[in-house]
Amino acid sequence: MPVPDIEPLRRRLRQEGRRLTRPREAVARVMAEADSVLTPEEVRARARTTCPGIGLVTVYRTLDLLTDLGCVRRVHLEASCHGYARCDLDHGHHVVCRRCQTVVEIAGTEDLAPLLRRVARRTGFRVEDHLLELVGLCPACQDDLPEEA
Amino acid sequence: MPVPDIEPLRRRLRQEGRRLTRPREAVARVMAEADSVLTPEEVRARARTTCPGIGLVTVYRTLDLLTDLGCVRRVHLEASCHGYARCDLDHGHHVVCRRCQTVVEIAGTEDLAPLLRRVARRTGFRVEDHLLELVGLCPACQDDLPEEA
DNA sequence: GTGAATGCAAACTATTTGCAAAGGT
DNA sequence: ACCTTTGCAAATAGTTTGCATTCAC
Repeated sequence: MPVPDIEPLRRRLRQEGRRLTRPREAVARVMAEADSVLTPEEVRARARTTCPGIGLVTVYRTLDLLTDLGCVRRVHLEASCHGYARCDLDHGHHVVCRRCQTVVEIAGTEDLAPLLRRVARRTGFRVEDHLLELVGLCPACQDDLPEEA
Repeated sequence: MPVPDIEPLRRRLRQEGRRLTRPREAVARVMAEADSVLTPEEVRARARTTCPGIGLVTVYRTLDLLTDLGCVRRVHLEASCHGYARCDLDHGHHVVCRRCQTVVEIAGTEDLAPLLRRVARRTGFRVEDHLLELVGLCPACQDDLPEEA
């Protein structure tokens, strides 16, 4: 659990005349320390240890803000699309544990480039963006379930 | 726009003691003929030409049913996760036009296999499933917007 | 005729908006 | 002091559930 350095965030906000407030710092820390996918409600629960009165609306707004700044990304899964995860890489994707929600980011753009080109050629589409999420079992959860499908 | 053959659907339902009703047939036709991603509300609007009184709840239930049967899939995009598209292939993915929602299905599992293996090796995850959606501009929309980003 | 499926209304969950009050700079 | 941001309440959007009625078989 790395101790997040919030100074870069403060600077980026200041550049745009925006502010680093207590609630924002709380959410930023929660996300920076999160090693799993969190829903807005879960983010709020964790943020309350640092900023007791934080409201859910502020969590939503701050997650949007952090998403714009590129340090957080919404995780889309078949089961639910309500999770957010930290993202450190530029074009990274996520592998999510279906059991404990642990998330690991993986670099990925180069791997997909040939596929994207092939699709563009075959369909005539100009492929501009993609969404890739991987789901499975993290090492710890594999050990916990020696049997099971 | 292919004329869908609903007999296979009727047979599959009958095998399980289930029924091919007017609303189900209407939704199945709409989806089979759809060349774009449709929200449940849009599906209902189209289905009403065949089945005027169809309710939104039935559309939801039927989309779930068709998803189970593997002929429809939910499409997840950054912008919205509320769309459904026909799917003909077994492990196909979708390319969606960000402007007109036109959707084309692409075969894809083999392309991803090496990437999935690499992720499994690097992260220790047992990778069980994945979600891949491509977004871009379809040929028609490229022509309509000779300029624009 | 029987039981599966429908459609409405209502419940529920997730998210957004309006606005007065609070707080960073 | 100024102006952004907050938090509440209420509005909105998407989806699910309960239940009497309808309809495919």
